[in-house]
Amino acid sequence: MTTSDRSRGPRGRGIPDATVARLPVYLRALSTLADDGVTTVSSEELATAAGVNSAKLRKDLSYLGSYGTRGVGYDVDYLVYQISRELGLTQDWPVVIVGLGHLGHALANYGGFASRGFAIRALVDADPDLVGTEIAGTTVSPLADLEEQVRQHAVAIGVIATPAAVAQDIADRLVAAGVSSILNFAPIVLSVPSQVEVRKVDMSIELQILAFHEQRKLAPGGRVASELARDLAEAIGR
Amino acid sequence: MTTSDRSRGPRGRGIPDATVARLPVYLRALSTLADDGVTTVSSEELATAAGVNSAKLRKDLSYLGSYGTRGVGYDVDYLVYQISRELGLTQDWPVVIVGLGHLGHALANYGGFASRGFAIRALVDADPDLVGTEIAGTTVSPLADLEEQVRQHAVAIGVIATPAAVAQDIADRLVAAGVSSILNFAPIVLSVPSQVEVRKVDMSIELQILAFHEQRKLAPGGRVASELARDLAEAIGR
DNA sequence: CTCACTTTGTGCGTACGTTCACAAGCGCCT
DNA sequence: AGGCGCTTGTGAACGTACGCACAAAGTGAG
Ligand SMILES: NC(=O)c1ccc[n+]([C@@H]2O[C@H](COP(=O)([O-])OP(=O)(O)OC[C@H]3O[C@@H](n4cnc5c(N)ncnc54)[C@H](O)[C@@H]3O)[C@@H](O)[C@H]2O)c1
Ligand SMILES: NC(=O)c1ccc[n+]([C@@H]2O[C@H](COP(=O)([O-])OP(=O)(O)OC[C@H]3O[C@@H](n4cnc5c(N)ncnc54)[C@H](O)[C@@H]3O)[C@@H](O)[C@H]2O)c1
Repeated sequence: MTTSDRSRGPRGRGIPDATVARLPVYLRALSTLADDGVTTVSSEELATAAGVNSAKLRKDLSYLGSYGTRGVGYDVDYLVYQISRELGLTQDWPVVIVGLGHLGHALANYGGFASRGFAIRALVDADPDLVGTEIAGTTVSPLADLEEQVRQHAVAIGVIATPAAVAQDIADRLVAAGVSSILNFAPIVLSVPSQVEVRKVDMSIELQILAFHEQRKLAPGGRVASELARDLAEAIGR
Repeated sequence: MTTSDRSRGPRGRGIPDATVARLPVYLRALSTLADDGVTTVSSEELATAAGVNSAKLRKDLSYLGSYGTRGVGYDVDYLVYQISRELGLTQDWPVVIVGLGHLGHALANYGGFASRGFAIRALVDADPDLVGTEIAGTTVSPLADLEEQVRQHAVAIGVIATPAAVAQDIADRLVAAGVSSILNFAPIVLSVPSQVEVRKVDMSIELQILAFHEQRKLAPGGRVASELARDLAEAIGR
């Protein structure tokens, strides 16, 4: 009650993390609609396109402001603009990719980033055979130039696609050079200063989560084999 | 006592999703420790390695059973086994990758899957130039053979790395052929029957989330420009 | 055996996220 | 102009998740 929160100001403090994570999904759905020539959309329609519940969608959007029209819906272009602004996509963010192996190559060649507010400005790799080659129009710089590249292009977001063994070292150097957000593809927990934001993409983890659910399905009775085994182990152990 | 569990059995109904998502992280940290020759680990140490709070770690592990020793900690090998079993990683899961462009190639060549309970058994692509070529020891099959490949290798998990435009179609075919878990890299919301589990990996979304936080940092006062603009818009609009 | 020390497993308060359900607001039709 | 139908925005109930703090349970020393 000290600050403000009593009446209705969900806007008082920041937007919930869960909402922020969904805004890009809404943005994509809206872009698709806009491409199809749709000018107005209801929360119900947009929610379906985004794969969420319509109440959740409306609450999420309400954190940004009151941008809909009751009885009508949301103006597609206007909403695209508002969400883009909230996410900081009205400007282009310079990005550096470190590590241009299989994954780094795929990322560098991917057109979906440039079209969504990101500009890959620098590529860095330790492999002498890669340094100097050009990938999707950008020349690969040597590892020694990492700091210089970051500063020169005012890079705020770094992508790590190196082997796990060197990922922490790369993260340290990126942070020291001024990068304050990192997208990490290496299967390792990075430790960085608290003001640096790290997000990880870990495909093995995703597969393992799928395996868990897959295994569950194998036991129609509700009690899966592993549970029985566990109970047995407990019965013996105690 | 056969079916009972009213007293204290957090095991009664399933493991929370948030916990399942962290188990692979613990597993990786434990594997690293095991490789280093560590035989016993405390919740505090393991939590640090996994980047979580130790109480959370203990609660997560408690859902699996009571596998620690008070005053000592957890036996590394035993815990690796228990978590693996819970995740269904004591068996190998056959996987099919559909779409072998930049990303599909990276995935097919990645050794980190095989070492974690997954076996890439089939590769499928529509491009005639790719069909018949070998990637990491597996021959690429034509799109027409998708169903046959899925059935032949008893594939339960499918990976979609095709362009977004065809992803839904591929998903439908995978499901029809018997796949019940899908890992989707295409930037689109897939619609599948409820018993099919879908997880998505979307790098653009991750970058956009980073951009959001990055933008916030630009306003040291706590109130960012977008908030001021929003308030202004509201003041005028109302 | 007892005591001091360590570490697990978990009850409980709190915070966060989701969903329902409906009043408020808007446009259109008469 | 007034009423009707539609859709938003949100209060409130519910459910899930987090993390503190501590009793329970183990180890090892004397
Ligand atoms: N390929 C995948 O599908 C996949 C899937 C999941 C996770 N990953 C992870 O992503 C990372 C990259 O995977 P990959 O398949 O591209 O590996 P890769 O071996 O093909 O590429 C690694 C690249 O990093 C470069 N590199 C090595 N040390 C470096 C350093 N100190 N500084 C800069 N660059 C350095 C290498 O020269 C190489 O080009 C790994 O951590 C891997 O575990 C990859
Ligand atoms: N490359 C990246 O870093 C990256 C990043 C984020 C998202 N993605 C997404 O991942 C997907 C693949 O990306 P990419 O860069 O590998 O694209 P890509 O164009 O290099 O590869 C697409 C592959 O799919 C194949 N294909 C096309 N239609 C098919 C069909 N009907 N059935 C089977 N195969 C078919 C093509 O022959 C090609 O080999 C895309 O949806 C992309 O948006 C890629």
